Amino acid sequence: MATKCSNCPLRKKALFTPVSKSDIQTMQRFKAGEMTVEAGTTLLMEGSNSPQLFTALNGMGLRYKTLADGSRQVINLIFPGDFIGLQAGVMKEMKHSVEATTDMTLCVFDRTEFYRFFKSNPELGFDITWLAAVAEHFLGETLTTVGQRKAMPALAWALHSIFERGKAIGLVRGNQMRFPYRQQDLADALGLSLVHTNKTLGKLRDLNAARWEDSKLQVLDQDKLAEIAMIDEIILEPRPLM
Amino acid sequence: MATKCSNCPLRKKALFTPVSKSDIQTMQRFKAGEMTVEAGTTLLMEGSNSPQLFTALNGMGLRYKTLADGSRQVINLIFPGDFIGLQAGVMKEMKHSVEATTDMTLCVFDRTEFYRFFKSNPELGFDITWLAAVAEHFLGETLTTVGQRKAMPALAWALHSIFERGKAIGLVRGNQMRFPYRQQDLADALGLSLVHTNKTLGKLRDLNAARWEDSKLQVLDQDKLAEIAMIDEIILEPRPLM
DNA sequence: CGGGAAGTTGAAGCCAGTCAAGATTTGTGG
DNA sequence: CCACAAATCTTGACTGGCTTCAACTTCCCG
Repeated sequence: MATKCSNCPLRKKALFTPVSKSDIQTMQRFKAGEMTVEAGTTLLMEGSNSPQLFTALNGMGLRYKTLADGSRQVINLIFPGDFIGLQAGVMKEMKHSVEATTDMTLCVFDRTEFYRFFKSNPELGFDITWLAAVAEHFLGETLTTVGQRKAMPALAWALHSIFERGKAIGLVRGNQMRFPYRQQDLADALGLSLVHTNKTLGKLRDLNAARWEDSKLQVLDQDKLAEIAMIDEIILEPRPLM
Repeated sequence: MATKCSNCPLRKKALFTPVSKSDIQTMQRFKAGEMTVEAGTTLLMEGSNSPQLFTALNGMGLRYKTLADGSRQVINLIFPGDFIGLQAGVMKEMKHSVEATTDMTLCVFDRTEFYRFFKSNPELGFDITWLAAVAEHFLGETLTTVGQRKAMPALAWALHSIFERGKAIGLVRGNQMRFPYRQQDLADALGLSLVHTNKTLGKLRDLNAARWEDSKLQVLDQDKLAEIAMIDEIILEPRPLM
């Protein structure tokens, strides 16, 4: 049976801003239902016009775009709490695809309700803008990594950010978290080849900075990662959860 | 003397969605003033906490981030009609810098009014979300280019997009538009070295696809550009103008 | 007319891509 | 529960696109 927004387990996490009870009720009304999908399912497809918006409750996925020659750019990884499909809510069609990497459960919202929801709940509308701004910010970070960092710093940056994100939503236990992607996924996210990604991950392992094996990411020395990645400081500011 | 929103010359351009008269009046009230800056001015600085939001009325600029080792990633170019500073409006501080490449004039909005404006004008709030989603979309495109396309297609993609954008806001006359950036700017936007950018631009020139000289971009064969860039189709959907 | 910024061009070297093959894991049907 | 196939991960060797270095040109502004 579907989770009530008021019982949403995500809301307790450090990453998210507190919300009033009445706002939660409003969201609850906007929520059309819950959906469970198997690993490998394509949630949204480039060029399609989905009638639905989602929030990831559980599981992980990824957003990507494909070029004519078959190459794939992973735009970002999707973690619990991520809002999916804003583009479809506002534009004519999706410009990228979204795929479930693991089994996932998602909150489902009705796209046709979106505008009305927005108009009748300006505060929550503001939160959605906030989310969009945060997404834009992260894309800028990623772009900077792909454009300027070499393989080693790029991977260090990626693992560092992922781990930080994992901490913020309570996925980290001790010094490790579940991280069920393929090396190819990370390679496609950073614009690197699979082979080079593999070898560079090996170097990070040899440096005792981080090891990623068997779908588990273990960060042994996060400061070292930050140093390799040329990260000055990361502040994951709290943000709204829809 | 400051332009009235009702006379805003940008609004007539194909790129922007029509807005009701009452909405224009609302925007006019939100508008705190107009600002003119010289080429080279830094409008917003990474880490700062600007009290203002802008819309570019005239002139061009760029958004960028710098890394510890001095390398710079140009996040995107700023053209007339672009809304600047949403991050500051919603987050604690700017995560990138914004610089005027040419002399610019900008509409200025008061950041402290932002939330109130949003709440009392949900329709316009929706438009801002729309803008954020569009920005996110373009960043995804850029990321895909930087991550997956090689130098030749990447530059073809960039020139194609820029020209398309120029057409949409009426900057193109005949087959050319003013394009007053340095090669270094484009290099930093695409994650390429200046030297390689220069040589690749030369190739595009030899192919009679596009030439960029003396701050003027001339597109001789846009289809050829699209082909080199592996672009299937570009649709610049109309979007709101704040 | 001198100096700095931007653009151009050639040459050398390296980071990362590509190719290829084997090891390991995972999944599946008999 | 084994056997085979498919996917993923590893590793080595070769190649090449791009970076870096360096010098020279052109343009502009004081």
